[in-house]
Amino acid sequence: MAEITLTLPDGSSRTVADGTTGGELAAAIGPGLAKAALVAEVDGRAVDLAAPLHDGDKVRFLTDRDGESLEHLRHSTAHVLAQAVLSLWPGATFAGGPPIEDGFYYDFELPGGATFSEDDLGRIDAAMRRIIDADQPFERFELPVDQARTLMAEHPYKRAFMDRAEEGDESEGEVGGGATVSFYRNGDGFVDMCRGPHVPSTGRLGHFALMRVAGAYFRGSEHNPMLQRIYGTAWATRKDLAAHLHRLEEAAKRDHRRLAAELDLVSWPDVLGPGLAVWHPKGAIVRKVMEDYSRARHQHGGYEFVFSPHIARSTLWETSGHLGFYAESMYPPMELDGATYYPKPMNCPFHLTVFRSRQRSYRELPLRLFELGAVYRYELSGAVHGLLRSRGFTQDDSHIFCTREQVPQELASLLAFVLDVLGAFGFEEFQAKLSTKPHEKFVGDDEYWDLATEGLRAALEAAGLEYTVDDGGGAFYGPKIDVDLKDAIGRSWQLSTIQLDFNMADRFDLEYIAPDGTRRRPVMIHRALFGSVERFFGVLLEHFAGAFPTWLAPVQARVLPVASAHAGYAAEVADLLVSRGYRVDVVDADESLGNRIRKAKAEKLPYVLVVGDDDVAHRTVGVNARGNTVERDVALLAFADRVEAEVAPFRDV
RNA sequence: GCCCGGGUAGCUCAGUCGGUAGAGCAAUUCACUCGUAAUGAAUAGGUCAGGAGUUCGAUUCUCCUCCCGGGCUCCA
Repeated sequence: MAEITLTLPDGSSRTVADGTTGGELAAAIGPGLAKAALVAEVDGRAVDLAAPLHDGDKVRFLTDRDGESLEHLRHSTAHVLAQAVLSLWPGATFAGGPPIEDGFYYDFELPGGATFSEDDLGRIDAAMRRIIDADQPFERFELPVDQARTLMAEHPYKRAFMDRAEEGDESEGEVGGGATVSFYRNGDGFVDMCRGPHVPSTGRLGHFALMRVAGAYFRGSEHNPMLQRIYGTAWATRKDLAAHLHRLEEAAKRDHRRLAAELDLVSWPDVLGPGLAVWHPKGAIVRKVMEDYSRARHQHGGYEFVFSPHIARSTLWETSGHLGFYAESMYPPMELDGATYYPKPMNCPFHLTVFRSRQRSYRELPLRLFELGAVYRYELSGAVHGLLRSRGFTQDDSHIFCTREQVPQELASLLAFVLDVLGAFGFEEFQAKLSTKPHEKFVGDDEYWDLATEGLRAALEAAGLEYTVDDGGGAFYGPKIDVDLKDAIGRSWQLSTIQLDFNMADRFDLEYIAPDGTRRRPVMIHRALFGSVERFFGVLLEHFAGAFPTWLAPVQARVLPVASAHAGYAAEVADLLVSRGYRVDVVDADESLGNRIRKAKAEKLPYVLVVGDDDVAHRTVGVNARGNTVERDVALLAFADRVEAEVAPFRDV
């Protein structure tokens, strides 16, 4: 057998037998070059460690801290999970088991429609660790499709993956297209159909934890059978695993539902029903400040305010199309005086009726209507999630009516406006997505779609915003830009959206009189900035972990007299600050100073003002700011100016 | 809606192998009047989510319903 020379990343070269696998090489190199090497890369492409290497291959070993290598480690751990489950549940079959962010999952179907319970995770975990301790090598082999089908005779979901691959769709990742199908075998004959690659052997694994059991529809469609999914997390080292688990604990502390209770902001009384919240005074004042700021910005930005009722006759929803398409998400109707009324799931139709209330001229366009409109949607019970997904919520809803020619300019200024306001709330990192014309089922001509899509794209680029393109992901009535933000545990939530609508103006027969006297159809743009005030508040709460910036904080400063003798001066300090428009309270010396400070810190107040003898004598305050910097003898008026500087930009827009 | 898990004091939780319950914090009262993250004592607070069943007896076992959490689906 010919010998080949491989160039290693440190510049050295190594001579090995032709056909040596990456895994053998990794083992041979040992602890020196790549102590924890888990996967090799040849010519910039990840290769299977079981695949043979050939002369001239430039091999780079990725360390186990590399994301890509972690992916293989997680995928291999998923295999071990499947191996364990199939050995513990004879007759079980399996579907897909990919690596995901932070870990992996695998989908199973148990005999007789049995389900996993969380108690099963312990013995699955134990079985997995036995496989890992045995350090079984992963061996790759390939079979022609017909033999592959025979091998997977007992596993219909695997065969379904093959069907999809044979049709040329490789999106499911389990198996590549082509004449052969690849498999991995390890240990006691466990075989999984898999594209690979894997770590060399199971002994490389072990820093994992099974997290939870969930139902999951095959291929994500509710028309398919529901499989039993097990989620796990897997890392290269014990330390990384511990750090991840610690991050999860920390994230749980930022959960907006937990903070809402701890900070006395919002609650969800059972008597109201799922997905319905009440706002307590401290939550409500934050919301009011948010809404006031939003209104001020909108007024400044050329919007006109409108109001609309919470219910409307069915005729409106028939005209808008909601009853036809979305009736199951609407709250059920009320029959009254021979008419049928529905609670509104959207504000759009009302704004259309405002436009249509009289004849409109091109001189009025763009006409920007704005409303903080409460809507009700009957979300699936399993989807309700605190303030982030509720059944009653308030959209900061805007509908802009303009001419075709005005679309590009209007979109650019809209997006700039959206990003500027998001920035004011401290959001700088978000994910933007441009969704284009659906491949099937859409309304409007191509010229319209191109104009609108390019308008959106130009707006994104003018804003210097990175974005992804969801090809065909637009609504049937027009393309859109969505802006998503992540919550404390990394789940994305859609906040802002800008949508072109080629449909609604037709349905409501909107017209304006053009300069030449003809009647023209205006273009309609839907735009929500917060998305929903409730959701935005929830994401904001998690973003700041409850420590709102001064302009938003429910209590901006608390005055603590050192002893009751200082209560008079404390009240004076508070009165002065309140008279200047700040939210300030006083807590008397019924408890020790230390305890009152501790409580104020737990409430995450921006400022705690301690006043004692010295302060009474010199009209000063002791300032304990968030972060625990303590300054003594600050002149009262100087402190007031400091607050003013923080708050003014959000009041005087 | 579907799969898994949960619901004990305002909050965080313990407990009862079936004999109607406890802690810490919070609340209330009293005392303490204190210079930067827990002063002390006392008091009050629970249909053990709701309903049905089994039982002499159910918070505990069984079933149903409601609600909450994590996923899946959905999100106009």
